[in-house]
Amino acid sequence: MEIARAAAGLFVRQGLRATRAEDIAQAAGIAPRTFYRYFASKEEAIGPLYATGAQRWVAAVRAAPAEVPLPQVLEDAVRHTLTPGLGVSAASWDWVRTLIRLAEANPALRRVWAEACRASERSLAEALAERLTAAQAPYDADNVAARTRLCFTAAVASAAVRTAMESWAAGDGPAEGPRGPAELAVTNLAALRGFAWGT
Amino acid sequence: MEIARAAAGLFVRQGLRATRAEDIAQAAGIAPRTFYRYFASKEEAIGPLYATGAQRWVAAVRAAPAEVPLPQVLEDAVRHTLTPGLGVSAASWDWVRTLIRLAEANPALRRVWAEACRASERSLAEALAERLTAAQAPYDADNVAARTRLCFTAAVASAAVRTAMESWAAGDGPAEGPRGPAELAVTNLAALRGFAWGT
DNA sequence: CGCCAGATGGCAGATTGTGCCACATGGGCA
DNA sequence: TGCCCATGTGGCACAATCTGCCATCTGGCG
Repeated sequence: MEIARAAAGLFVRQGLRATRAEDIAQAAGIAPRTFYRYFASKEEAIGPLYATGAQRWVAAVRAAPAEVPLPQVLEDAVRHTLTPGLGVSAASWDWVRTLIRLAEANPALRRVWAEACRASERSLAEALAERLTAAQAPYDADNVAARTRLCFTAAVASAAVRTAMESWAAGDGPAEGPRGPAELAVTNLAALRGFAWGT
Repeated sequence: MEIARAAAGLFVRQGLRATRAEDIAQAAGIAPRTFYRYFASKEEAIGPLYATGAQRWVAAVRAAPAEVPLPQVLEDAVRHTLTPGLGVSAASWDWVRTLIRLAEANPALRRVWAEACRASERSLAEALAERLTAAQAPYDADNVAARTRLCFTAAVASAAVRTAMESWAAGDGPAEGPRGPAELAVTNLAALRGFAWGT
Protein backbone atom coordinates (compact mmCIF):
# COMPACT_ATOMS: atom_id res chain seq x y z
CA MET A 1 0.00 0.00 0.00
CA GLU A 2 2.93 2.27 0.70
CA ILE A 3 4.23 1.09 -2.63
CA ALA A 4 0.93 1.90 -4.31
CA ARG A 5 0.94 5.43 -2.96
CA ALA A 6 4.51 5.97 -4.05
CA ALA A 7 3.67 4.68 -7.52
CA ALA A 8 0.60 6.88 -7.84
CA GLY A 9 2.57 9.92 -6.81
CA LEU A 10 5.21 9.28 -9.41
CA PHE A 11 2.71 8.47 -12.15
CA VAL A 12 0.88 11.72 -11.54
CA ARG A 13 3.96 13.85 -11.12
CA GLN A 14 6.09 12.67 -14.00
CA GLY A 15 3.84 10.47 -16.07
CA LEU A 16 3.58 6.71 -16.42
CA ARG A 17 6.09 6.48 -19.17
CA ALA A 18 8.83 8.39 -17.42
CA THR A 19 8.71 6.39 -14.19
CA ARG A 20 10.57 3.15 -14.14
CA ALA A 21 9.80 0.28 -11.84
CA GLU A 22 13.09 0.98 -10.17
CA ASP A 23 11.98 4.53 -9.39
CA ILE A 24 8.87 3.27 -7.65
CA ALA A 25 10.91 0.82 -5.64
CA GLN A 26 13.30 3.52 -4.59
CA ALA A 27 10.46 5.89 -3.66
CA ALA A 28 8.91 3.14 -1.57
CA GLY A 29 12.22 2.35 0.08
CA ILE A 30 12.55 -1.20 -1.19
CA ALA A 31 14.73 -3.05 -3.63
CA PRO A 32 13.58 -3.45 -7.25
CA ARG A 33 13.53 -7.18 -6.80
CA THR A 34 11.18 -6.83 -3.86
CA PHE A 35 8.86 -4.63 -5.87
CA TYR A 36 8.43 -7.43 -8.37
CA ARG A 37 7.62 -9.78 -5.55
CA TYR A 38 4.44 -7.80 -4.91
CA PHE A 39 3.47 -6.65 -8.37
CA ALA A 40 3.86 -8.24 -11.75
CA SER A 41 4.32 -4.91 -13.50
CA LYS A 42 4.74 -1.28 -12.63
CA GLU A 43 1.18 -0.49 -13.74
CA GLU A 44 -0.21 -3.00 -11.31
CA ALA A 45 1.35 -1.07 -8.48
CA ILE A 46 -1.62 1.26 -8.18
CA GLY A 47 -4.11 -1.61 -8.29
CA PRO A 48 -4.59 -1.58 -4.52
CA LEU A 49 -5.69 2.05 -4.67
CA TYR A 50 -8.37 1.15 -7.18
CA ALA A 51 -9.43 -1.84 -5.13
CA THR A 52 -9.81 -0.44 -1.62
CA GLY A 53 -12.88 1.69 -2.24
CA ALA A 54 -14.71 -1.16 -3.91
CA GLN A 55 -13.74 -3.50 -1.10
CA ARG A 56 -15.27 -1.17 1.46
CA TRP A 57 -18.49 -1.09 -0.51
CA VAL A 58 -18.71 -4.86 -0.89
CA ALA A 59 -17.91 -5.29 2.79
CA ALA A 60 -20.80 -2.99 3.65
CA VAL A 61 -23.13 -5.08 1.49
CA ARG A 62 -21.91 -8.26 3.07
CA ALA A 63 -22.40 -6.89 6.56
CA ALA A 64 -26.07 -6.11 5.97
CA PRO A 65 -28.61 -8.53 7.46
CA ALA A 66 -30.36 -10.78 4.97
CA GLU A 67 -33.76 -9.48 5.98
CA VAL A 68 -33.21 -6.06 4.48
CA PRO A 69 -34.18 -6.03 0.80
CA LEU A 70 -31.23 -5.94 -1.57
CA PRO A 71 -31.92 -2.61 -3.26
CA GLN A 72 -32.03 -0.97 0.15
CA VAL A 73 -28.80 -2.67 1.15
CA LEU A 74 -27.02 -1.47 -1.97
CA GLU A 75 -28.24 2.07 -1.55
CA ASP A 76 -27.20 2.22 2.09
CA ALA A 77 -23.79 0.80 1.23
CA VAL A 78 -23.33 3.43 -1.45
CA ARG A 79 -24.25 6.26 0.87
CA HIS A 80 -21.97 4.99 3.60
CA THR A 81 -18.89 4.41 1.50
CA LEU A 82 -19.03 6.94 -1.32
CA THR A 83 -19.72 10.03 0.72
CA PRO A 84 -16.81 12.28 1.69
CA GLY A 85 -16.14 12.45 5.37
CA LEU A 86 -17.25 8.91 6.05
CA GLY A 87 -13.93 7.20 6.31
CA VAL A 88 -12.55 8.86 3.23
CA SER A 89 -11.32 12.41 3.41
CA ALA A 90 -12.13 15.04 0.82
CA ALA A 91 -8.49 15.14 -0.22
CA SER A 92 -8.66 11.43 -0.95
CA TRP A 93 -11.50 12.09 -3.34
CA ASP A 94 -9.22 14.34 -5.30
CA TRP A 95 -6.87 11.42 -5.56
CA VAL A 96 -9.65 9.11 -6.65
CA ARG A 97 -10.61 11.48 -9.43
CA THR A 98 -7.01 11.88 -10.48
CA LEU A 99 -6.44 8.15 -10.58
CA ILE A 100 -9.58 7.40 -12.57
CA ARG A 101 -8.63 10.07 -15.07
CA LEU A 102 -5.19 8.57 -15.25
CA ALA A 103 -6.79 5.26 -16.12
CA GLU A 104 -8.93 6.88 -18.81
CA ALA A 105 -5.87 8.40 -20.41
CA ASN A 106 -3.66 5.34 -20.44
CA PRO A 107 -4.50 1.93 -21.89
CA ALA A 108 -2.23 0.06 -19.54
CA LEU A 109 -3.71 1.69 -16.45
CA ARG A 110 -7.21 1.38 -17.82
CA ARG A 111 -6.73 -2.34 -17.81
CA VAL A 112 -5.74 -2.26 -14.19
CA TRP A 113 -8.85 -0.26 -13.39
CA ALA A 114 -11.02 -2.62 -15.41
CA GLU A 115 -9.52 -5.57 -13.62
CA ALA A 116 -10.19 -3.96 -10.25
CA CYS A 117 -13.82 -3.39 -11.21
CA ARG A 118 -14.08 -6.95 -12.32
CA ALA A 119 -12.60 -8.24 -9.08
CA SER A 120 -15.04 -6.24 -6.99
CA GLU A 121 -17.90 -7.47 -9.15
CA ARG A 122 -16.86 -11.01 -8.47
CA SER A 123 -16.60 -10.54 -4.74
CA LEU A 124 -19.99 -8.84 -4.79
CA ALA A 125 -21.38 -11.92 -6.51
CA GLU A 126 -20.00 -14.03 -3.69
CA ALA A 127 -21.59 -11.74 -1.14
CA LEU A 128 -24.94 -12.08 -2.91
CA ALA A 129 -24.61 -15.85 -2.91
CA GLU A 130 -24.07 -15.74 0.83
CA ARG A 131 -27.16 -13.60 1.23
CA LEU A 132 -29.19 -16.14 -0.68
CA THR A 133 -28.05 -19.08 1.39
CA ALA A 134 -28.48 -17.04 4.56
CA ALA A 135 -32.07 -16.38 3.52
CA GLN A 136 -32.60 -20.13 3.06
CA ALA A 137 -33.30 -19.46 -0.57
CA PRO A 138 -32.47 -22.29 -2.94
CA TYR A 139 -29.26 -21.41 -4.74
CA ASP A 140 -27.52 -23.99 -6.83
CA ALA A 141 -24.07 -22.81 -7.84
CA ASP A 142 -23.83 -25.62 -10.39
CA ASN A 143 -26.93 -24.44 -12.18
CA VAL A 144 -25.89 -22.36 -15.16
CA ALA A 145 -29.07 -20.30 -15.16
CA ALA A 146 -28.87 -19.55 -11.43
CA ARG A 147 -25.23 -18.63 -11.60
CA THR A 148 -25.75 -16.40 -14.61
CA ARG A 149 -28.53 -14.58 -12.84
CA LEU A 150 -26.43 -14.03 -9.75
CA CYS A 151 -23.44 -12.78 -11.72
CA PHE A 152 -25.69 -10.53 -13.73
CA THR A 153 -27.21 -9.03 -10.62
CA ALA A 154 -23.75 -8.35 -9.23
CA ALA A 155 -22.67 -6.86 -12.55
CA VAL A 156 -25.64 -4.52 -12.64
CA ALA A 157 -25.11 -3.32 -9.09
CA SER A 158 -21.43 -2.93 -9.69
CA ALA A 159 -22.04 -1.02 -12.90
CA ALA A 160 -24.28 1.41 -11.06
CA VAL A 161 -21.37 2.40 -8.88
CA ARG A 162 -18.70 2.22 -11.54
CA THR A 163 -20.48 4.42 -14.07
CA ALA A 164 -21.26 6.89 -11.31
CA MET A 165 -17.60 7.07 -10.36
CA GLU A 166 -16.43 7.43 -13.93
CA SER A 167 -18.93 10.09 -14.86
CA TRP A 168 -18.10 12.05 -11.75
CA ALA A 169 -14.38 11.73 -12.36
CA ALA A 170 -14.72 12.81 -15.98
CA GLY A 171 -16.33 16.08 -14.95
CA ASP A 172 -15.17 18.55 -12.37
CA GLY A 173 -18.11 18.61 -9.99
CA PRO A 174 -17.77 18.27 -6.22
CA ALA A 175 -17.56 14.91 -4.49
CA GLU A 176 -20.68 15.58 -2.48
CA GLY A 177 -24.16 16.79 -3.21
CA PRO A 178 -26.52 15.66 -5.98
CA ARG A 179 -23.70 15.56 -8.54
CA GLY A 180 -21.37 13.57 -6.32
CA PRO A 181 -20.60 9.90 -6.98
CA ALA A 182 -22.87 8.73 -4.17
CA GLU A 183 -25.99 10.41 -5.47
CA LEU A 184 -25.24 9.49 -9.05
CA ALA A 185 -24.95 5.86 -8.00
CA VAL A 186 -28.18 6.05 -6.03
CA THR A 187 -29.89 7.50 -9.09
CA ASN A 188 -28.63 4.58 -11.15
CA LEU A 189 -29.96 2.14 -8.60
CA ALA A 190 -33.28 3.97 -8.64
CA ALA A 191 -33.53 3.39 -12.39
CA LEU A 192 -33.49 -0.31 -11.57
CA ARG A 193 -36.83 -0.06 -9.80
CA GLY A 194 -38.68 -3.01 -11.23
CA PHE A 195 -35.53 -5.06 -11.83
CA ALA A 196 -36.04 -8.67 -10.85
CA TRP A 197 -33.30 -8.88 -8.23
CA GLY A 198 -33.77 -12.60 -7.73
CA THR A 199 -35.60 -12.56 -4.37
CA MET B 1 -6.45 -10.49 -37.48
CA GLU B 2 -4.20 -13.12 -38.98
CA ILE B 3 -1.83 -12.21 -36.22
CA ALA B 4 -4.55 -12.61 -33.62
CA ARG B 5 -5.40 -16.07 -34.84
CA ALA B 6 -1.79 -17.10 -34.85
CA ALA B 7 -1.37 -15.81 -31.31
CA ALA B 8 -4.47 -17.58 -30.06
CA GLY B 9 -3.32 -20.83 -31.56
CA LEU B 10 0.04 -20.60 -29.86
CA PHE B 11 -1.42 -19.53 -26.52
CA VAL B 12 -3.76 -22.50 -26.52
CA ARG B 13 -1.24 -24.99 -27.79
CA GLN B 14 1.79 -24.17 -25.70
CA GLY B 15 0.56 -21.73 -23.07
CA LEU B 16 0.93 -18.00 -22.74
CA ARG B 17 4.15 -18.16 -20.85
CA ALA B 18 5.95 -20.38 -23.30
CA THR B 19 5.16 -18.32 -26.38
CA ARG B 20 7.33 -15.30 -27.03
CA ALA B 21 6.27 -12.33 -29.06
CA GLU B 22 8.81 -13.42 -31.62
CA ASP B 23 7.06 -16.78 -31.96
CA ILE B 24 3.77 -15.09 -32.74
CA ALA B 25 5.42 -12.87 -35.30
CA GLN B 26 7.00 -15.85 -36.96
CA ALA B 27 3.74 -17.81 -36.97
CA ALA B 28 2.02 -14.84 -38.57
CA GLY B 29 4.78 -14.45 -41.11
CA ILE B 30 5.89 -11.00 -40.08
CA ALA B 31 8.93 -9.50 -38.40
CA PRO B 32 8.97 -9.03 -34.63
CA ARG B 33 9.27 -5.31 -35.13
CA THR B 34 6.13 -5.28 -37.22
CA PHE B 35 4.26 -7.19 -34.57
CA TYR B 36 4.97 -4.43 -32.10
CA ARG B 37 3.67 -1.92 -34.58
CA TYR B 38 0.24 -3.46 -34.25
CA PHE B 39 0.17 -4.56 -30.64
CA ALA B 40 1.74 -3.12 -27.54
CA SER B 41 2.26 -6.50 -25.95
CA LYS B 42 1.92 -10.12 -26.84
CA GLU B 43 -1.21 -10.48 -24.71
CA GLU B 44 -2.91 -7.76 -26.67
CA ALA B 45 -2.52 -9.81 -29.81
CA ILE B 46 -5.72 -11.72 -29.17
CA GLY B 47 -7.68 -8.55 -28.39
CA PRO B 48 -9.25 -8.43 -31.85
CA LEU B 49 -10.71 -11.89 -31.32
CA TYR B 50 -12.39 -10.70 -28.15
CA ALA B 51 -13.60 -7.56 -29.85
CA THR B 52 -15.17 -8.83 -33.06
CA GLY B 53 -18.17 -10.55 -31.52
CA ALA B 54 -19.02 -7.50 -29.46
CA GLN B 55 -18.63 -5.26 -32.49
CA ARG B 56 -21.14 -7.31 -34.41
CA TRP B 57 -23.58 -7.00 -31.58
CA VAL B 58 -23.21 -3.24 -31.24
CA ALA B 59 -23.48 -2.84 -35.00
CA ALA B 60 -26.78 -4.73 -34.91
CA VAL B 61 -28.06 -2.40 -32.20
CA ARG B 62 -26.96 0.65 -34.14
CA ALA B 63 -28.63 -0.58 -37.29
CA ALA B 64 -32.02 -0.88 -35.63
CA PRO B 65 -34.54 1.88 -36.34
CA ALA B 66 -35.16 4.31 -33.51
CA GLU B 67 -38.86 3.48 -33.45
CA VAL B 68 -38.35 -0.02 -32.11
CA PRO B 69 -38.20 0.01 -28.30
CA LEU B 70 -34.71 -0.50 -26.91
CA PRO B 71 -35.32 -3.77 -25.00
CA GLN B 72 -36.63 -5.29 -28.20
CA VAL B 73 -33.63 -4.03 -30.15
CA LEU B 74 -31.20 -5.51 -27.68
CA GLU B 75 -32.95 -8.86 -27.65
CA ASP B 76 -33.05 -9.07 -31.42
CA ALA B 77 -29.39 -8.13 -31.65
CA VAL B 78 -28.51 -10.85 -29.17
CA ARG B 79 -30.45 -13.50 -31.04
CA HIS B 80 -28.94 -12.48 -34.36
CA THR B 81 -25.33 -12.36 -33.28
CA LEU B 82 -24.97 -14.91 -30.49
CA THR B 83 -26.65 -17.85 -32.17
CA PRO B 84 -24.48 -20.45 -33.93
CA GLY B 85 -24.99 -20.64 -37.65
CA LEU B 86 -25.76 -16.96 -38.06
CA GLY B 87 -22.45 -15.74 -39.33
CA VAL B 88 -20.47 -17.60 -36.72
CA SER B 89 -19.83 -21.28 -37.18
CA ALA B 90 -20.18 -23.81 -34.40
CA ALA B 91 -16.44 -24.41 -34.48
CA SER B 92 -15.89 -20.74 -33.81
CA TRP B 93 -17.93 -21.04 -30.66
CA ASP B 94 -15.50 -23.63 -29.42
CA TRP B 95 -12.81 -21.05 -29.95
CA VAL B 96 -14.81 -18.42 -28.12
CA ARG B 97 -15.22 -20.69 -25.14
CA THR B 98 -11.55 -21.59 -25.17
CA LEU B 99 -10.49 -17.96 -25.34
CA ILE B 100 -12.77 -16.86 -22.52
CA ARG B 101 -11.49 -19.68 -20.35
CA LEU B 102 -7.97 -18.66 -21.24
CA ALA B 103 -8.79 -15.18 -19.99
CA GLU B 104 -10.23 -16.56 -16.77
CA ALA B 105 -7.09 -18.50 -16.11
CA ASN B 106 -4.57 -15.77 -16.79
CA PRO B 107 -4.47 -12.31 -15.23
CA ALA B 108 -2.76 -10.68 -18.20
CA LEU B 109 -5.29 -12.05 -20.67
CA ARG B 110 -8.15 -11.31 -18.33
CA ARG B 111 -7.21 -7.68 -18.57
CA VAL B 112 -7.37 -7.80 -22.32
CA TRP B 113 -10.81 -9.37 -22.10
CA ALA B 114 -11.95 -6.78 -19.58
CA GLU B 115 -10.67 -4.03 -21.81
CA ALA B 116 -12.51 -5.46 -24.79
CA CYS B 117 -15.74 -5.59 -22.77
CA ARG B 118 -15.18 -2.02 -21.72
CA ALA B 119 -14.56 -0.87 -25.27
CA SER B 120 -17.76 -2.50 -26.50
CA GLU B 121 -19.65 -0.94 -23.63
CA ARG B 122 -18.40 2.45 -24.65
CA SER B 123 -19.31 2.02 -28.27
CA LEU B 124 -22.73 0.78 -27.21
CA ALA B 125 -23.13 3.98 -25.21
CA GLU B 126 -22.38 5.96 -28.35
CA ALA B 127 -24.93 3.96 -30.27
CA LEU B 128 -27.52 4.70 -27.61
CA ALA B 129 -26.70 8.39 -27.76
CA GLU B 130 -27.31 8.29 -31.50
CA ARG B 131 -30.64 6.61 -30.93
CA LEU B 132 -31.65 9.35 -28.55
CA THR B 133 -30.78 12.14 -30.93
CA ALA B 134 -32.40 10.24 -33.79
CA ALA B 135 -35.58 10.07 -31.73
CA GLN B 136 -35.43 13.82 -31.19
CA ALA B 137 -35.10 13.18 -27.48
CA PRO B 138 -33.23 15.83 -25.55
CA TYR B 139 -29.79 14.47 -24.77
CA ASP B 140 -27.18 16.77 -23.36
CA ALA B 141 -23.77 15.11 -23.38
CA ASP B 142 -22.43 17.79 -21.07
CA ASN B 143 -25.02 17.02 -18.43
CA VAL B 144 -23.43 14.76 -15.84
CA ALA B 145 -26.71 13.14 -14.86
CA ALA B 146 -27.74 12.46 -18.46
CA ARG B 147 -24.36 11.05 -19.36
CA THR B 148 -24.26 8.85 -16.29
CA ARG B 149 -27.67 7.45 -17.11
CA LEU B 150 -26.66 6.69 -20.67
CA CYS B 151 -23.42 5.02 -19.65
CA PHE B 152 -25.26 3.04 -17.02
CA THR B 153 -27.82 1.82 -19.51
CA ALA B 154 -25.04 0.73 -21.84
CA ALA B 155 -23.24 -0.96 -18.96
CA VAL B 156 -26.33 -2.89 -17.95
CA ALA B 157 -27.05 -4.08 -21.47
CA SER B 158 -23.42 -4.96 -21.98
CA ALA B 159 -23.33 -6.84 -18.69
CA ALA B 160 -26.31 -8.91 -19.75
CA VAL B 161 -24.33 -10.25 -22.66
CA ARG B 162 -21.01 -10.48 -20.92
CA THR B 163 -22.24 -12.48 -17.93
CA ALA B 164 -24.11 -14.76 -20.28
CA MET B 165 -20.95 -15.41 -22.27
CA GLU B 166 -18.85 -16.00 -19.21
CA SER B 167 -21.30 -18.32 -17.53
CA TRP B 168 -21.69 -20.31 -20.70
CA ALA B 169 -17.94 -20.49 -21.22
CA ALA B 170 -17.35 -21.60 -17.64
CA GLY B 171 -19.62 -24.62 -18.09
CA ASP B 172 -19.62 -27.17 -20.85
CA GLY B 173 -23.10 -26.76 -22.26
CA PRO B 174 -23.86 -26.39 -25.97
CA ALA B 175 -23.70 -23.05 -27.74
CA GLU B 176 -27.33 -23.27 -28.74
CA GLY B 177 -30.59 -24.02 -26.99
CA PRO B 178 -31.84 -22.65 -23.66
CA ARG B 179 -28.40 -22.97 -22.04
CA GLY B 180 -26.57 -21.27 -24.87
CA PRO B 181 -25.17 -17.74 -24.56
CA ALA B 182 -28.00 -16.21 -26.60
CA GLU B 183 -30.79 -17.50 -24.39
CA LEU B 184 -28.89 -16.75 -21.20
CA ALA B 185 -28.45 -13.17 -22.37
CA VAL B 186 -32.10 -12.89 -23.29
CA THR B 187 -33.01 -14.16 -19.85
CA ASN B 188 -30.82 -11.48 -18.31
CA LEU B 189 -32.51 -8.83 -20.40
CA ALA B 190 -35.87 -10.20 -19.35
CA ALA B 191 -34.92 -9.67 -15.72
CA LEU B 192 -34.64 -5.99 -16.59
CA ARG B 193 -38.34 -5.76 -17.30
CA GLY B 194 -39.28 -2.62 -15.47
CA PHE B 195 -35.87 -1.03 -15.84
CA ALA B 196 -36.14 2.64 -16.71
CA TRP B 197 -34.29 2.54 -20.01
CA GLY B 198 -34.41 6.28 -20.40
CA THR B 199 -37.18 6.64 -22.97
C1' DC C 1 10.36 8.22 -64.74
C1' DG C 2 10.49 10.70 -60.44
C1' DC C 3 8.25 11.46 -56.27
C1' DC C 4 5.71 10.67 -52.27
C1' DA C 5 3.06 8.20 -48.54
C1' DG C 6 2.52 4.28 -46.03
C1' DA C 7 3.83 -0.27 -44.52
C1' DT C 8 7.63 -3.14 -43.28
C1' DG C 9 11.62 -4.64 -40.75
C1' DG C 10 16.69 -4.47 -39.19
C1' DC C 11 19.45 -2.96 -35.31
C1' DA C 12 20.82 -1.18 -30.91
C1' DG C 13 19.70 -0.45 -26.45
C1' DA C 14 16.93 0.77 -22.33
C1' DT C 15 13.48 -1.41 -19.45
C1' DT C 16 10.90 -5.02 -17.77
C1' DG C 17 10.29 -9.36 -15.53
C1' DT C 18 12.21 -13.93 -13.52
C1' DG C 19 15.01 -17.87 -11.58
C1' DC C 20 18.14 -18.89 -8.24
C1' DC C 21 20.42 -18.33 -4.28
C1' DA C 22 22.11 -15.79 -0.10
C1' DC C 23 21.19 -13.26 3.98
C1' DA C 24 18.66 -11.37 7.95
C1' DT C 25 15.05 -11.69 11.34
C1' DG C 26 12.28 -13.80 14.74
C1' DG C 27 9.77 -17.52 16.94
C1' DG C 28 9.53 -22.23 18.75
C1' DC C 29 12.01 -25.99 20.95
C1' DA C 30 15.39 -29.15 23.07
C1' DT D 1 22.26 -21.08 24.67
C1' DG D 2 22.29 -23.34 20.31
C1' DC D 3 19.56 -25.16 16.57
C1' DC D 4 16.13 -25.17 13.06
C1' DC D 5 12.68 -23.39 10.23
C1' DA D 6 9.53 -20.08 8.13
C1' DT D 7 9.25 -15.71 6.13
C1' DG D 8 10.55 -11.49 4.07
C1' DT D 9 14.18 -9.36 1.61
C1' DG D 10 17.41 -8.36 -2.04
C1' DG D 11 21.67 -9.19 -5.10
C1' DC D 12 22.93 -11.02 -9.60
C1' DA D 13 22.53 -12.73 -14.05
C1' DC D 14 19.85 -13.26 -17.83
C1' DA D 15 15.85 -13.90 -21.00
C1' DA D 16 12.20 -11.29 -22.82
C1' DT D 17 9.78 -7.19 -23.68
C1' DC D 18 9.42 -2.70 -25.89
C1' DT D 19 11.03 1.49 -28.34
C1' DG D 20 13.59 4.96 -31.25
C1' DC D 21 15.75 5.58 -35.39
C1' DC D 22 16.53 4.72 -39.89
C1' DA D 23 16.72 1.90 -44.31
C1' DT D 24 13.96 -0.50 -47.62
C1' DC D 25 10.07 -1.84 -50.28
C1' DT D 26 5.61 -1.09 -52.61
C1' DG D 27 1.91 1.05 -55.10
C1' DG D 28 -0.39 5.22 -56.72
C1' DC D 29 -0.01 9.46 -59.31
C1' DG D 30 1.37 13.45 -62.08
